Amino acid sequence: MLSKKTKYGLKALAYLGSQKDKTPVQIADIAEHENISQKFLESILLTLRKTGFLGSKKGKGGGYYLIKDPSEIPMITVMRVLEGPIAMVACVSLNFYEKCDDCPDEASCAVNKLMGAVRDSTLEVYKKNTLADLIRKS
Amino acid sequence: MLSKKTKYGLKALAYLGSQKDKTPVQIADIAEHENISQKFLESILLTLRKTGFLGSKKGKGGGYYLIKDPSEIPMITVMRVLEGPIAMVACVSLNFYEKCDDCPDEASCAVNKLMGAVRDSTLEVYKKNTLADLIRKS
DNA sequence: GTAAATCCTATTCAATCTATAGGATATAAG
DNA sequence: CTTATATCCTATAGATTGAATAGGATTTAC
Repeated sequence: MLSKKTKYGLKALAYLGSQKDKTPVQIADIAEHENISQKFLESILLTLRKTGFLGSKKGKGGGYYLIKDPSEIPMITVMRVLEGPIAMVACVSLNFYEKCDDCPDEASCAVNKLMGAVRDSTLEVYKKNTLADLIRKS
Repeated sequence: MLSKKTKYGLKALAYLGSQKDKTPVQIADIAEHENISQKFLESILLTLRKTGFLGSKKGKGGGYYLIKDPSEIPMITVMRVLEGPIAMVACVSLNFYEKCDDCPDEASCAVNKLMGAVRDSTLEVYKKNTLADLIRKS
């Protein structure tokens, strides 16, 4: 299941990317437009800023804005920050690898093989889609 | 994340599919061989039997066995029974569809579009792989 | 009839996700 | 300089779900 954190984060990014200009948009504005709890969204935008996707401005007229052009934001980078591992099991994760403590040999593990294939196909989708593609399509 | 239920279920199916003949294999045997809690595995095998993947025999010399040939068990059918929806959000699920209560219009939703693409690519992997493929590859 | 195995439901335990609280900090504007 | 506005930040409460266990009922082989 996709976490609400990721879901809301994606919606916020898409909303920011669809703005005419790059003037800051307030949390309250995004929250209202996308039907998200403002406080929850606040923490999500915070991580998106800390990870280099968003810039922010404090005080009156402040808010958040995209740092890069949407076409230069591959979804794979966003997903890894918001959702974490792409793989469904840690033993096939590229960035969050962990050995299964119950599995003696990955090479002969049916789960490992199947989930490796799923990871690859999912990875491909996230790599070829940018934020611009999501905005364009919607 | 893949649930342990699914993980264990897949391992059990692969183990059963790799048996020489179709004589029943006991829960305790599978649990020991795959390092799974026996009681937990018990409930998993139960659902696999109720959903038509396994047959069982009670009493001495009893146990579980595959009903079909592994090559006739597409992973998509197994995954839907064990893990549930393939899609990461209900609003793009083919078999477990549910409308998002926060989203006014699916057609213009960035999350919907992206997750639809992920669902399609994942679906393809599950459809083209059978249990026999997993056993063969491992 | 006894031992061996599956069958079945309920319940507890733990982890994680979701959301909120409450104040600290910075900035624009008069 | 003061005030209103908005982000910044950490901690924590609340809700949901997943994992595992408990304990007995039922069926079958010998």
